[in-house]
Order: sequence, then structure tokens, then C-alpha cells
Amino acid sequence: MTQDRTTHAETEAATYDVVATEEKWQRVWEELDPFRADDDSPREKRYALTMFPYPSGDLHMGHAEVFALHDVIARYWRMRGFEVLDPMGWDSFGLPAENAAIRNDEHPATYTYANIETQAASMRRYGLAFDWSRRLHTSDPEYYRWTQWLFLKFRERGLAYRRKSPVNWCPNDQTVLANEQVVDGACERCGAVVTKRDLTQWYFKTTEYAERLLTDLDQVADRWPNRVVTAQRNWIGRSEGAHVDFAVEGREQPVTVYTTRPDTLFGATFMVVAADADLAAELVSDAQRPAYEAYLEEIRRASDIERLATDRPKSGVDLGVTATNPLTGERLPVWASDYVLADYGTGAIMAVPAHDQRDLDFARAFDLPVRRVVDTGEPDPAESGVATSGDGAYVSSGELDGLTDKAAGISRAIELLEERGTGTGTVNYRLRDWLLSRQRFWGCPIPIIHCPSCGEVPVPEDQLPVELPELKGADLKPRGVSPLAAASEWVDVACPTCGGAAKRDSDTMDTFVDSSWYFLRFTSPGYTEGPFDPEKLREWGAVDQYVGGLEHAVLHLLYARFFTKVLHDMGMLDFVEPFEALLGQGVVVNQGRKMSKSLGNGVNLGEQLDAFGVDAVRLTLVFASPPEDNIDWADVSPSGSQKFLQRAWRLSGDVTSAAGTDPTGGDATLRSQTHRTIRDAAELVEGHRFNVMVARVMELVNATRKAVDTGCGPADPAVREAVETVAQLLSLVTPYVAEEMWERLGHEPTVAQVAWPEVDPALLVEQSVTAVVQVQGKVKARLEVDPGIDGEALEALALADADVQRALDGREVRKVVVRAPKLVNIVV
RNA sequence: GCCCCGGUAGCCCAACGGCAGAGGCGAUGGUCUCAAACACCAUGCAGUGUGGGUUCGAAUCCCACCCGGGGCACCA
Repeated sequence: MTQDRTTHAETEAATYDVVATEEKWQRVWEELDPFRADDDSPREKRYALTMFPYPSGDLHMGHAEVFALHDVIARYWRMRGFEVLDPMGWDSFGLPAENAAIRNDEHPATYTYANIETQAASMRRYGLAFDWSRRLHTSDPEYYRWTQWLFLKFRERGLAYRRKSPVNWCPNDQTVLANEQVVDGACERCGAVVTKRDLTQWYFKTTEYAERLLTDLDQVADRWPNRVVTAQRNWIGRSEGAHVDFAVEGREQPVTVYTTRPDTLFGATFMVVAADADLAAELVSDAQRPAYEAYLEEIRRASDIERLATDRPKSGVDLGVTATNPLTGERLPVWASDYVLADYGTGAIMAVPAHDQRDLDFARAFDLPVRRVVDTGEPDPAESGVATSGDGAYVSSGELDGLTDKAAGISRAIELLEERGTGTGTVNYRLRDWLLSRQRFWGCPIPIIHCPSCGEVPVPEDQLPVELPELKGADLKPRGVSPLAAASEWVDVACPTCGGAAKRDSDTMDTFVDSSWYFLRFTSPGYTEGPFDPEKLREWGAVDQYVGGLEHAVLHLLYARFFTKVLHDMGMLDFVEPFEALLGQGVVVNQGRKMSKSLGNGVNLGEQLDAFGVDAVRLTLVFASPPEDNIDWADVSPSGSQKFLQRAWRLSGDVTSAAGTDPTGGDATLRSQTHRTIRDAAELVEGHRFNVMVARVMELVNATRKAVDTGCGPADPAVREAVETVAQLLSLVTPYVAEEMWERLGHEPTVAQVAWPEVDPALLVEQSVTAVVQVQGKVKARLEVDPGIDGEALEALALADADVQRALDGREVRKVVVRAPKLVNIVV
């Protein structure tokens, strides 16, 4: 493939040397540095950002796609006259580097920074218009110093705290995981089955922002992919309901349950407490304690995966105590079961088997009563085994009787509870606090010192950053506690408060903390007075366009939104949503399946670039499909892209008019198409319909080829105008060939800095249009008419047409629909 | 089970409620060639997943279903 473009030169049509062109323009761009963002520019500012990569090896096809798409937008904005901030960096803390370090007996930084250099070189080759002066790495002490600073600020505000609770534990990576990192009961990263451990860990109080994380989504919802918005809403999981207090014998405090159906309180026939909650252990009667403990043992052995199987039969144990229904005074048995979750709501529920399927399944398993209190017209759940959850008439429900509407029933029930002081309307969220501690080495150290007499002491700001020690190789082997705990020279310190012997917190932060604020730092990467310069951030504002993979639909995007809101509340920035618009690109697959080593279907980016050139690969990725769709590499044709680019390039050599020739008076048809293409391309880029934009450029190339060969000829100024337009439009996608064409057309570099071509509205007006005449909705004739024709004239023309008359065949015309100048429909 | 998104030609994909086809891949034929590759030219009978409905007119809007992808899921 590679040699095709250099051999047989005499017999081949003219082609350009892809490799030489790439080398040439890399040097020119290096020298001219056309993409540096000027903080002080008077131009309107735009911030374009693509998710920064983790440096594992070289770039792959997925990176190639996201960068190509992102670059189209950033380059387009630049041509439209905006001052564009378009930075790049690395999310460079993380486990792969640590595992490599153990394997190779080295420091994780070695692997990390070597890969960063590899990726940086690939990005340069890939022709991306980044402002390299703003490059950052989250593993640099200058960066993580501010991660630590933010942690301490969050802690001051009560938003970072430590508590002991059962946490997700990955036995393979030997670290805890956030809820978001557990997928179907397995570690999101390595796939190992996650177990539970009771550990004291650091959390960010994301729950305090649950409501705003939900409602602020509305601000960006129409510029974010639907599925991301939905995924975040699902994840936050807001529900409205009530807390209801049940007095329990032998306990001073009532037990509070959370329910979304307080209106069914009269149908409650038992209560269920999460078996693994402290409450269950506390409530259980002496007589039932052995049975309870046996049950607890049984469910602890079950993995999350088993627990998650929703079709599993219900299990549980009677705790041997009773609770009192606050509205009826009825005594209800209290059970413990694993179908009630300890960490959702209050960890206890009132069971209304008639109107909740899970409760009904449980009631049937243990022969507990089922009492219908809402008559929906469906069969009685006690008989059918199917709980009814819809609207209906309330029965046996005291003051609710007579109501027929669920919403009314719920609000009345809450009134009753509130009047009696035994319950209150409330809102509940599925979202949990963000567990941020990790028992690994290659991450940002938590800047806390544990002192036996002073407790948790923050590291004083002037001692930040708390830098990682020089551990390597076997020192980093996972052993269930952070490798830092064993580094005694590092961990043993004097307490900053009392000066006594103390220990550093030896955990590191989840790497998602690092990436929750990097986009803010890019506005002032060298700033030393804080994580970012608030003035610069005010200048640039929130990210106008974020581009990235949707595997982060919940994780990174939710965390970054949380950080932004907290910083807003701290008065450090003036927006509440970090990413105004989000473009989520699909995945590059091969032969219908995800690329993987085991399937042997991987496509190596470097090899593709060697074979077809950067431009052809970029064009292929942009043209393949709408950006959100997956691309199957087996369905696309980089060689086809390469052919097209050669065709486009060849045009630039055909132009014989001089640079600067006035196109006025050039071939009207070609000029019209050129200007329509410019207009459409702008609209298509703004709508992120890059594949269609490329198709339009292809059309223009085809039309220009025709004009040169069999039309107005190469000397016509319209040809120059068309070819210059092709170069400018292509510069968004294929910068190398665009520069080469631009230069060949007699212009100075770089085409990337040329303003977007002006559209002449006069050229958009068509000389004539084809009007379609339908009879009964079927096309019977076409008329060439003036675009300004009025309805009556068009109707008359249509009815006079011989083909139309033939189609009408003398039938009576009942109605004529006219949409001048394009359509007439005659109804008979 | 609930919630999103999508089904158009062999394939990837276009089409303000108005001619089903813009672009590409592949295929086929031709020009060039001793032959081939390259290049160039030409060739599109799918009626838009299925069934209803609204409309003068539906790929497009509405309803139901089927298929594919994604999210949530014992969350009370």
C-alpha cells in the first residue's frame, strides 16, 4: 500500500507524497504555532475540550476518532473568528502504571511519562490543533498539590469526611471501589467479583448535591446526548415519598421506614429490616437471635452477583418483635431480609404485599397476610399473586376511603402522618456518597495526618504538596493496605498541631478526583496561587464543547459536575455546569465486535496511519457515520478516503488562474454550488453532522472535476474559488492535504488561520427550480419554473400540462394543493 | 420489568410532512494498457422492520408490536 504512491510514477496519475507532506507541515506548524490561545485576545472566546487520555501505551483507534471529531469543531471555531482554547493533557495517575512498575521493578512514573511522550508524539503526527503550551499531567506535583488543596477545602466545608462502612472491595486490585466502579457485581476495571469489607474510608458528600445534580441537568439537557442525561437521572434516582415512624416494643426511638406509597399504609401487614443493617442486629429478640445470626451468615456468603439476581426466591427471618402502625395502631411482625438494602432509604420498609410485588413474594413465601387497600379493578393480589400498583379506590383505609387517585391518596396520607407527628413527606435519592480512598500507590496522597491526641489533622497548606515517596517494584505489591503505609520514612511524621508522633493517611485518592477539575486548570496551567486563576477562568468560562466517550456517562461527568458546583458555592467560579455541550462519540469496532487481543481483531492505529496517511484515517473516521454511532472498521474504506484526497489535491494543480483572481463573472453554476456548499457546511458542522459535511465537499470536488474537464475549464475563476473552498473546508478534517492544496494555490500558510469563506447570498438564489406535479400524490410531471412563481400561476401551469391532463383523464378536480414553487398535488 | 436511542439498496449512511438517494464502499460494464494496477467515465426495480391511524400527501407525525443497541433494576 505504502509503495503505491511512490512507484510507477510515470504511468500513474499525479499524486502527492503523503509521508513527505506530513513531515513538511509538522515542521511548519511547529514554527508558526498557529493554535496558541491568547488570554488577552479581544475576540470572543470559545473553549473546546476533549477528554484527556490515560497514558496506557500509544493512542488507539478510539482516540483517533474522538480527536478527529473534536478537531473539526475547534478548527471550525477558529476559522469563524473565535479565540479558541483547545488544550491537552494526561490523566496520568492510575493502576496500569503501578502494575507495570511491579512487573518491571521500576517506579510507576517511568512507565507513565514514557507513554505520555509516545502519545504526545502521536498527537503531533495526527495533526491536532492543540495549544501545547497548556499541557498538564495530573501526576505532576504542581498539579496534585491543588488536588490536595481542593480536598482540604472540601473537608473544611464538611464535604469530605471519613466513616466506617461496608465497602466494595476488589480482591484482585486489592483496593476499594466506588459504587460507580462496580458493574454487575464485578470490578469495572478487572472484572473480578467484588466483595464487601468493613473499612474506614474517605467520602465526598455527593448526596448533599443530589438535587442540584439532577435539576441543573435541565440547563444542558438539549446539548447533551439524551442517553447521558437519562443515565445520570437514573443514577441519581430521585423519588418522592415519606418517612413513617413505627414504634417498636422495647425500643425508645421509633423505627423509621421510607416509602413512596404512604397511601398504602393501611395495607401494611409486616415490616422488613435489611438483614445486614445494625438495626436488625439490635432489634432481634433473644429467642430469634440464633436464627437471625444463621441467616446473616448465609447471606454474607452470597456474592453481590447472587444478590443481584432479581428472580431469586425471597429469604428472611422473623426478628421476633412487633412494630405499631402509626395510623391504625395495629401490631405488625418485624422481619429481616436481604431484599431490603441497608444503604438505601432508612434500611427498613413497611411491607404492603397487596401493592408491591416484592413484598407480595415475601408474604407468600412466609405465609404472611395480604390486605388489599386500593381496588384497581384487577384481581385480588392475595389470590392472583400479582401486586397492583395503579390508581384505584381506597378501601379499608380510614380517612383515605372515598379517594380514587393515587396522588391525592399520597398527599392526604402525608398530611395525616404530619398531623400526628409520626411521619413526614420526604425526597430520597439512589445516589450515594462518593468513596474516594484507594489502597494503592500511584495516586494523589490524601493530605491528612492522623495524630493519637489531635485526631485528623490537615496538612498545612504551605506544606503541600504531600509528595509520593520513591517506591518501586516489589514495594508496590498489593497487600490490602496502601503500599504507602509500609513506607515508614514517609508515613511517620510529627503532628502539625501538637508535634507528637503521628502518621500520614496512607491511602491515595480515586483518580476520578484528579480529572474532576483539570478542565479548570487549563485556563491557567502555570498558576501558583490556587488551582486556577479565577480571572482567567472568568475569561474563558465553562467548556463550550466537550467531546468524549460515553463510557464516562455517569462516572467522570457526574463527578466533574459535582466539583464544579462545590467550587461555585466556594465563590471560585461563576457557572454551575462545567460542560455546556457534550458530544459523545461511538466506539470503533471491527467485524461487529469490540477490538480485543483475544479476538485477534484489533486494528493498530499506527499501522493504519503508515498505510494510508493521517488525513485518510481522519477522513475515514469522520465520514464513516454520525459521530455518536459506532464505526465498524470492516465497513469503512481508508483507501477510498485516500483516493478522494488525491482527487481533491489534483484539482489544486489544475487551477490556472492566479491567486487573488476575482471570482465574479466566473461560471455561475459552479459558483452557486460552491456557495451553497459553504453555507451547508457551516450548518452541518454546527449540528455535528460531520459525515454529511464531508459528503458535501465530495460533491463539490466531483462538480469541480467535471467543470475542469468538460465544463468551463481550468482557467475559469469559479474553479479557483471552488478549489480554494475545498481546501478550506477540508482543513477541518484533513489538515495536511488542505495545507498542501492551499500552498499550491499560491497562498501563504496556514490555511488553518484563514477566515471561513463568505457566502454571497446572491449566488444562493437558483435560476429555476423543478416543480413536481402530483396527481393523487403520484408524480406525473415536472416543470421548470421561476423560483418566485406564485401559487396561482403554478397551478395554472400544472393543469395545462399535457402529462397531467393525461393522468387526470377527464376526472373532476376536487382539490389542488399548491406549495410554490416546488409542488402541486391535484386531488380528484 | 421500567426508561432512552435506532431499524432506508449487498454494506456504511443522506433525505424542512412534498420527486425515496446526497456522498462513500463493494459490484458490474467501458476508456487507457500487450496485459494489469492506477486514473477517468458509466450503471441504483430498496419503496424505508411489521400492522394500524392522521393527512391531499408519511421514511418523517401518532398507536401497537418485532428486532438491535444503551441505561437502571429486590432502590421500597
